[in-house]
Amino acid sequence: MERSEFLAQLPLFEGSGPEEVKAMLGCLGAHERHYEAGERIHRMGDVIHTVGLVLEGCVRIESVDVWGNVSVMGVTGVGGMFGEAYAAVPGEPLMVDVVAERDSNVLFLNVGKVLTTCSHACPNHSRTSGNMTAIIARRSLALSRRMFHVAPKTIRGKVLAYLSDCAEREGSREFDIPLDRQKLADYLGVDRSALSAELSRMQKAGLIETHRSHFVLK
Amino acid sequence: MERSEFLAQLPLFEGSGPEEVKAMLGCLGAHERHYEAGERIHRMGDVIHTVGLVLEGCVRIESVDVWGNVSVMGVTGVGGMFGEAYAAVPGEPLMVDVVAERDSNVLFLNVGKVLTTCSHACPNHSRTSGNMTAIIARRSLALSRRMFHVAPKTIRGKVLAYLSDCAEREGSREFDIPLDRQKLADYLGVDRSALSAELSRMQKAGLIETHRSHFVLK
DNA sequence: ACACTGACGTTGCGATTACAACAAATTCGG
DNA sequence: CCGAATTTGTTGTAATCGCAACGTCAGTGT
Repeated sequence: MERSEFLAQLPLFEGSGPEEVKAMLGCLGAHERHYEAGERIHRMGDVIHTVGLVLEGCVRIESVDVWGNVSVMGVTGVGGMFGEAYAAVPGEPLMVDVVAERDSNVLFLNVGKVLTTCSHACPNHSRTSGNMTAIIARRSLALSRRMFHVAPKTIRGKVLAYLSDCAEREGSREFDIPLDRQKLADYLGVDRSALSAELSRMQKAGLIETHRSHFVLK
Repeated sequence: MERSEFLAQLPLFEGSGPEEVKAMLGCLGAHERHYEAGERIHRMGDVIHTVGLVLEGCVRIESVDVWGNVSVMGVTGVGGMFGEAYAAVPGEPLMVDVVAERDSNVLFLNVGKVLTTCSHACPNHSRTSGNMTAIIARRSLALSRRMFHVAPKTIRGKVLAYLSDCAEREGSREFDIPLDRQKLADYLGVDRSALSAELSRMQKAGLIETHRSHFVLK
């Protein structure tokens, strides 16, 4: 597929066609780079001014604490973005490392140039700038939502916070969730087997029905 | 103080002088409104297109779950903003209620107009747009940071995650934190007395020294 | 000096959880 | 259809936490 066609279908360029994207790229300070698997893309403490778009491969965002313990905070695949929040806050140093999980190609865009509509009548530059802000805002909302799901002190509380939010979002008491048991346990910050056990108890208590990823609230 | 002088010193208008702010307000769709204490400003499910700036008083962001339990998710005082993330994501319904905690005056700005540089050569409009995005990004980073602090499963783990981040940020193993015990417990999502007890044990174990809000890491 | 108030530390107990080890169910490739 | 690998459910135990109750200490106003 043509490069600009691929880009045009990403959320960042929503509302723009391939031709318009191609015309914008120069304005946005775009440059591409290849990384070998395991290579470090950004280092903790770095100050960055670019957002990364994964064209091929896969990058991992990880955090290393003072004692050297590594914890994976996220993985971004083809079409995904990373670094957007840091790049949008001038002078904010990275709290994480970004590493290529596999051989990868990354397209970097200068966030300052994305957010500042250029003097040339750049087609749809303004819309792209709004998309960038919307993406950052969406991540902020996703984090608030998770804080809310994680806030209760018992596993049952967390599960109910999460499931009732799903139900509300779905508009129905019956729905599927996009997470398997292990992913749900990680999302809620609890032990997997303890989660399974609690779901089982909740089912016996008549609060929910569940099989695998399918849920019904009572 | 002059209205535009007050606004000019807020983060949103950083880099602009009072005169420039005054010139921009029309462009941003600004309108002011008064709320009585207890009056609801935004309702859960609403779709908003404006950000609120608290001119006087104080507003409370609260969440009501399916069973009617209310939990306060934040309070915003004079000079603070609310609703910016929701307003920046077109069509995203509010997951929270916003209520005036005291008699309050709120200035609403149309976020679409803030983010879209207008055709008039509006002085510093572009910078204000960047400030808005930076504010949203900063909140996103603050939430990531908190997720990271809350992730460990023991109180000791949470405390160490928080304190070592403080130390790194401060550039020293000795520092003061801006939270009292109750606030810190709420931030980390644990019981206050359990937090006090754990801090006491950590001190006995020689991991830290602490008195009130002052800490030294070993 | 006195009582009052709010923040903080301490302790004990019951409830909840993490963890490990294992069993059952499901998926997938041959 | 079978067996391996993955996912999910079950159970027991030790560790941790929430919670309530109480004690201590510093600041404040009278």
